Amino acid sequence: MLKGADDAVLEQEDSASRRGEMTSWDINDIKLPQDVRQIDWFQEWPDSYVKHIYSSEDKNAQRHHSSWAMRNTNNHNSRILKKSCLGVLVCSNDCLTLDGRKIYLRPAICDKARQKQQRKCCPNCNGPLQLLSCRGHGGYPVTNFWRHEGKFIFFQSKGAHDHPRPETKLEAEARRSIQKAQTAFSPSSPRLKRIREVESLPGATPTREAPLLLSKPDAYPQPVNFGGHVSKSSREPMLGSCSGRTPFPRAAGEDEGSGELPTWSRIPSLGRTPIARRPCWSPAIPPCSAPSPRHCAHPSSQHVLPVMKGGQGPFRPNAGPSGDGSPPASSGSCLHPPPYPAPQGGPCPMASGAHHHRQLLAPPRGKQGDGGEGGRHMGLSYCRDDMFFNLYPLR
DNA sequence: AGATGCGGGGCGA
DNA sequence: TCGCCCCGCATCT
Repeated sequence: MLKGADDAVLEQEDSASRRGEMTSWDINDIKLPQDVRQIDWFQEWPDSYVKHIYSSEDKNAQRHHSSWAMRNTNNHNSRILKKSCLGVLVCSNDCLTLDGRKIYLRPAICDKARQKQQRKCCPNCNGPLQLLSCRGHGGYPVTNFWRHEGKFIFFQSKGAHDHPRPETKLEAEARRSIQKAQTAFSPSSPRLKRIREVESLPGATPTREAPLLLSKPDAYPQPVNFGGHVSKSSREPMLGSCSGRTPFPRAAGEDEGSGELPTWSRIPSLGRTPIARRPCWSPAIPPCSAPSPRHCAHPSSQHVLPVMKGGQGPFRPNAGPSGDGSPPASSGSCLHPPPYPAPQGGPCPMASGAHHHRQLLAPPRGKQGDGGEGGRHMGLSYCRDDMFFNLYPLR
């Protein structure tokens, strides 16, 4: 009969009404839609004024995850969790790695950890790091709201990020673990001293530097000019006492007075600038021990990202620059081969921003990854061990 | 150690 | 009053 066609029409209308249903609510509404029939896949990079309804089973939604560095903000409403964006940590030298990447580090969420982090130096050029504050919501940081209602988790984002994307949480964690490994082999480390002694012997070769986990600005769609220069005027005060060496002269201050500023640095200064209220950290900062810029990461051998689940990860490919994606038609049970050659020495995908759009679920910690999200995965430790031995080959 | 969540409280519009 | 922020604390990984 015509039932099929009718159904199709009805389905379309239904879908349209669902769309309306999906966007007609506000996170502050007393009552949120309860007859939601279509839930969204978790969005890793929510941007602009978007709303999503996730399943309460969604682990990432449960944890209020975001690949933006979002910190908890007290809105004095225990029913609605509010988070605001911390921006991105950039190199004040605007340096580029050998493979043309910019430094977009993920600000630590913890205040103290962030202070510590800002006292450190650019892992690429040893220059000072600067926090690019997010001011994408009327001069204030972009805010994300989470609200659990019954079987759903409602998400709403307010504001459009006016800065590049930082590393993902996983990349930042991986980088930290690498830095820890480096610390273990720091100049003061007895083991490294011994290695150095051996290296100082005729014929010895220097050890390799640890990899950098950097974002590649053009690896995924960025807001206009996000891959461009960083406006000093939009930055936090420079922190730390880094050498500020600029192994890449082009990047060292060329942006001053040159041409167009990136859109995210052209935010008109408001009467009230949140940045001004933030503290200035002590200038008395110990010299850093960042690696030499001459040993930048190599894209094919040293960018390492912990492997997450295969094609079943809850982070779906983003459809556009805003990070919005459409719910897929199926759960995608197949494992997609990586779109890049496997890195040397192991199955770990690289941490390059080039693969942000394929970001998958974090490795299960504790109970995470059980149940509906179950699937094969390789533990972070596997990758870390693997890369550790790649970085520090035992001789 | 760091991420995360909660709550108290200050400040400015 | 509202929105934003800082801070301390507790819990978890």
